[in-house]
Amino acid sequence: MKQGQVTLQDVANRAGVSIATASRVIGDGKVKAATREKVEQAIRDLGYFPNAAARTLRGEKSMTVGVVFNELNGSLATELLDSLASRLHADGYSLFVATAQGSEQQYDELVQRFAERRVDALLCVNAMGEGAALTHIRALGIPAAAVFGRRDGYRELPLIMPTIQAAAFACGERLKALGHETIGIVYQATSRPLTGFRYFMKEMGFSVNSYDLAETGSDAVAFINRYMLDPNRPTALIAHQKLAAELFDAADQMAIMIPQDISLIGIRDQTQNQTATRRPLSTIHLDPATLGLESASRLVRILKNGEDQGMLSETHIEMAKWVERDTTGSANK
Amino acid sequence: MKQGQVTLQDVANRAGVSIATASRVIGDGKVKAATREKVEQAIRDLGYFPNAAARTLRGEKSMTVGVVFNELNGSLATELLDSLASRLHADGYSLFVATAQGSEQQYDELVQRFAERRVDALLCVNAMGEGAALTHIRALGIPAAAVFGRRDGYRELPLIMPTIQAAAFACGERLKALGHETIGIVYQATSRPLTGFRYFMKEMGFSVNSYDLAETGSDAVAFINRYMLDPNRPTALIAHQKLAAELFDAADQMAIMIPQDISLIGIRDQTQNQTATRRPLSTIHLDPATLGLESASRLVRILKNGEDQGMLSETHIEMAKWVERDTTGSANK
DNA sequence: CTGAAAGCGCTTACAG
DNA sequence: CTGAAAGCGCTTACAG
Repeated sequence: MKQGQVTLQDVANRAGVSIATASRVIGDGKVKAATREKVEQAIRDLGYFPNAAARTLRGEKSMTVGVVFNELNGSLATELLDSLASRLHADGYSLFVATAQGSEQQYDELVQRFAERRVDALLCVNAMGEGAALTHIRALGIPAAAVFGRRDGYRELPLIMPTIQAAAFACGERLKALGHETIGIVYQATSRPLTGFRYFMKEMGFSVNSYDLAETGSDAVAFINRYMLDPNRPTALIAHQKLAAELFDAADQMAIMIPQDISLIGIRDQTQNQTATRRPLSTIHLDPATLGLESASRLVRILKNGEDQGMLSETHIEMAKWVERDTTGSANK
Repeated sequence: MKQGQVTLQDVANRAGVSIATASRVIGDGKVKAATREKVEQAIRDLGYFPNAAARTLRGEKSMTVGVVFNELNGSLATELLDSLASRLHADGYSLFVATAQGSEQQYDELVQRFAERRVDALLCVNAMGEGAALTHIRALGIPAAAVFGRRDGYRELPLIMPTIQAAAFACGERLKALGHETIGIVYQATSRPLTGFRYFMKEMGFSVNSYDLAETGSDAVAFINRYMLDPNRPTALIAHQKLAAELFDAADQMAIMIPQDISLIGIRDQTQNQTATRRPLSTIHLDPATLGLESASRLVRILKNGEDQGMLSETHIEMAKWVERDTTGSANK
């Protein structure tokens, strides 16, 4: 049936050596130069290439890392994936990628599948579900971590979390220099309420107002209207990218000038080439590539050098940059 | 060393049956109900789960599909990947994903790697490089295809190509109804020159002008300037998303009204949640999800039902929709 | 319906 | 430096 398969046995036969010797040539290789030559010739003649399944079965590493996503589209997941893939490729690993598409049941299933495939390591992005298969992962001693977030049965996984501390600090310093004292955080219940950012800003001595648009059922225009009536309104507003763009447009329509009247800062949380505003937004620029590279590096260190899995413990990785552009200016009090 | 591993042998022992019987329980399963019960109990007790490598080695399918990308970021690749992954997952396949990041050498290497892993099928997105490993793919009888494009050594692969014929036709019909007779295609040498679109438009009886901005070294503003001076200028302009947005802005700055003065159409070729214009662009909306679903379905049919690999021959798959929004209107002659 | 046995392709002690 | 042999975990004819 599998006629196409050239095996190491075939190579050994043609080279007139034992299969053990042939194996050594393609492996670590304590072989006499002349022998090596013969074997390599045979490999070329026959077009031999190894069978990964056989190696894995022998108890070698599968040279495989599994990544389970919750959602792949629109989010920053792609950038994570890209950096993860290239970093791991550089060390000889291949990447299993799966997306649960928001379904907990699928998420669990995919983790199970990766356990069956004996991945050498497992990364669970925004993990959620029962996590029953984690028992298998643990039994196999497979290093595993959650990335971005984890819920339910996956809570026991160490979490690799992005932090924006440094960027928030840089942003705060700049706002201070511009005379801002009060900051408004605008969000919709669906998006994350930027608790990290709020915390850092408070630490820096700003007074911080929070506005949940979903709660009051208002859109950007309604919000800006109401906001402008408040004599004690913050002089700077911060929101996720998309909402920030809407706020910009709303202000524009009402002839409110940015940054003269309001300073506006976006948080880049979606893959997008350019912001949807006419003037480029000052931005806290989330860059998951850092996260991917760093996570991958840790995995590789554990996998290759047998370093302690403690490397994968609860971590925060800085992954944002403060990018000042055209929408921040002196506080208008 | 591999203490964590519970094998089928362990299960068989505990259930008091032979390993063959245990195998039948987790497989096709001609087993007496009582026996099955015992084995299943043992599986639960021991927390057994199968080892994919062993199955693959036995000559089973690896239940694995490889996808090699040239670039993952910013392009529509993610959407392709997402639909591919979910469709294949539904049929029990796992997905190997790799990105060559524009390097031909890496591309070749990745294909080789997937051959070693005995993927059941291979998809090469924008394939390029020597393609030496294709010999192995062929020797193994692995169905393979290029997607979007292929170059160099990969030219022999069947190509699954997106087409925008239906969308272009719908767009053309609408433009005709609005009284347009001449259309301008604007592009920069770096982007693809929209030859397909041009062809369809000519077929429909439009006269078509092409403008290569890179060639004349002009930006959007310069182009609009020059274009407005032409008495025989096209009444409608079409360009890739990003350039279309620039044209919109340029017109806006010069107080040229869209769509009153010019009709403008974008081609959505980048993942983006919203177009970067103040009024939503009428758009030829490229949707790679269709392509992913369709490609995956074909693969599955070949893989599961043993259908002829001819299914994977040179194909065009419609993957665009005409979405009329605010930037197309009556021809201003 | 069940079991004993062969074998998938490889690597690695163990001898020589 | 090289070879014979065991064994990784599984499935599938082949007998019973």
